[in-house]
Amino acid sequence: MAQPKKAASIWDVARLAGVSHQTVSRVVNGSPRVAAATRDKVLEAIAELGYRPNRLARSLAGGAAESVTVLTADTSLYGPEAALRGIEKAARALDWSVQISVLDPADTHSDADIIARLPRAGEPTIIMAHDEPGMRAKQVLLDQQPHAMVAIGPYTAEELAASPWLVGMDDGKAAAEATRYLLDLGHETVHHLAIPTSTGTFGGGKAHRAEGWARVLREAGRAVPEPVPSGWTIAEAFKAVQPLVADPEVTAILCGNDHLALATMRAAHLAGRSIPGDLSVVGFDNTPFSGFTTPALTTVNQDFESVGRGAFELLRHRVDGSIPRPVPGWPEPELIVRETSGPPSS
Amino acid sequence: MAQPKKAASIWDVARLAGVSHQTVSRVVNGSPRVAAATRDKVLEAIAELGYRPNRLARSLAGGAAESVTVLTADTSLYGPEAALRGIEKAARALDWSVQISVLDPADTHSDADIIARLPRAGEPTIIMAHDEPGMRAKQVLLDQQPHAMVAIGPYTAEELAASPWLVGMDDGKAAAEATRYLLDLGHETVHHLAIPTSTGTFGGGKAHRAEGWARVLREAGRAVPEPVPSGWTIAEAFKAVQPLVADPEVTAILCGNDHLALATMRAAHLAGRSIPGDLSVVGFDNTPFSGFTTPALTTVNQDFESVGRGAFELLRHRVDGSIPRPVPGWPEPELIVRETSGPPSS
DNA sequence: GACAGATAGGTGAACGTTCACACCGGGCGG
DNA sequence: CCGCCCGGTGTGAACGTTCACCTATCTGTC
Repeated sequence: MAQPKKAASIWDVARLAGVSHQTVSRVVNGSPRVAAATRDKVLEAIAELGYRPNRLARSLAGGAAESVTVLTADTSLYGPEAALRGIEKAARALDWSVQISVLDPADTHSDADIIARLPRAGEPTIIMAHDEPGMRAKQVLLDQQPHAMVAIGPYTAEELAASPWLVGMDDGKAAAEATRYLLDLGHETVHHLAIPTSTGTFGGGKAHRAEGWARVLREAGRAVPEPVPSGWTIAEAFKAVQPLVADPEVTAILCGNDHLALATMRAAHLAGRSIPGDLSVVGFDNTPFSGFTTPALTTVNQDFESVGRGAFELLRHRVDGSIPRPVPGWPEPELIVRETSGPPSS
Repeated sequence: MAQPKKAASIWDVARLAGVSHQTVSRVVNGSPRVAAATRDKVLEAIAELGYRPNRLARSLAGGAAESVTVLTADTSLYGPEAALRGIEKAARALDWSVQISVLDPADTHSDADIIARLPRAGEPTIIMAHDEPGMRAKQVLLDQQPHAMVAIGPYTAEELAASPWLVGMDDGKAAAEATRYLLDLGHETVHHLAIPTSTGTFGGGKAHRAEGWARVLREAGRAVPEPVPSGWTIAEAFKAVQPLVADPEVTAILCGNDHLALATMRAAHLAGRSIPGDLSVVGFDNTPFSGFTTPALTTVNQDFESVGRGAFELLRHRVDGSIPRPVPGWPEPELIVRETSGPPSS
């Protein structure tokens, strides 16, 4: 087995270049206070030894952090996955490193447990606060190191403005728009197949999908049917939605995300109900596959990647006060009408 | 803004417990050579101060690594994502931390660039080597620190046995099985919509999907049509597959993954060809949605999560010689016949 | 021609751990 | 009763950086 020859340190470079370790450090960090000739000598030594700064030592010594830890409960969901991608890209561009830590939804993490995930106290952290474990982690971090954390979740513009450590989109508003669209199409009411909520009970935050849906129905004076709770998986959704698709009175279903919508389409098909003839189905998120189902899914587009990027920028601002607070600038959620929605048949 | 009160260190605990810092270290690391009474005192001090070991310092000091870095090019693909989940779970169980670094497929990373991703020299690393950037990273790491890296990719049993740093499944074999199944159904030949290959040219490794497909056709003495290259996205696949679905001679298409298969189904539908009546479509990976499309997709199940777990175990073995080499024990790829495949019509 | 001020560079400590080794006391074999 | 070994503990250095502070040397000014 090849012997792992020890990596060159700042001292090795210093010796070879005939300068002090501190000068090497200055060169590496691009300090202006070093003579051109010296800089060249050092750079040459760096190249020769193949020196690479050690991130661990750098952050131990109290240098700039240049690392983020992302706490999330489920990387297989499209939203968190896309947000993570956004964070990664933004971080990469600045040469920050990204660490992820997956919270087990089954496990009940103690506060200490959550803190132990972080590589060090004060580690800049982004939390995907869309479900219970995420909310829990958010609370813990908020207590421990509010200055070095940012949470992503569904929040109204007011909530976002009030809490300087929040980033997200108003899912409730988007759901409202989708519901209104279905009512305008002539549906008597709209049913809802709901994703699990962050609080464990339906009707948590104002910006939740179920909340926006219910609000529009109430405002329009329509019946507000009991939302049908589903788990995150397609299989769970398929099971949960059975009674809904079997009921001929149900003519429109707003689904908590595109996976649930796919399950609904499948269940409807098996129940012999045609889409959009007998039943309109609307999804959420505009997951990549949604434009290619048959029929193609009407859904709400969400730019999670931009939200992730925004979260990263906000975190930088919070960790390092000298960076101006970024203005959230991602596109609003937008309804994309495709083939699964239409006027009721009768 | 709340003042980040400095975290307790091993020295603070030592002072409070009235012992040396080394004794605290021993207690924290569960060394047997410490008296019960002392241990209790230390534990108490730890609890009182809310002390948490600093991972960075630990690894800097040359302690056990307890961290893995995963290099991947695309977290949105099902395979890498599932493997990452497997790695995360396995790592979490042992209290290791996981760091991910996304290689930009567009960017041509220099060797130094790739090395710079690692938090320190010798960092244990797992590489998703299913595409070009991954292969490149694999080569670099193999040169730099073969003892602390493992690569995941499609390899035959022989290749896996020959290279002790490889983990993966024989995609070629699985593709062969799927192709044979379609031939047995009575199709004259089988076409192939191919994922990008790791080498940039089709027909790279023996274990590649396209390779297994072609082998079976040759062995059966059938025509081997030119494989149709597609990108990773559904949209690209949709475009690439147009000529194939438009051709009435084409009765069976093996797709490089389930997303490509979905695009194929959509294109076929729009071209007025019924599935499986006019055209059989088989996917790859058994992505969660595949059982819920209409018609439900016939595909090849792959247990990527187990492969990820296996990669982690192998990495531990390689980094720490005292850990026995794990025996790869994940299920073989398995064809799951659903509704998109059947005998040719005429 | 002495002096402030900038410019280039060096020195030592600190960050929070682990590692290698030295030390101390007591039980046990000779 | 001496010496040896071993369990239990302390000491100091090392890991690879950055930070705070100090010291030369050069420039230009009055």
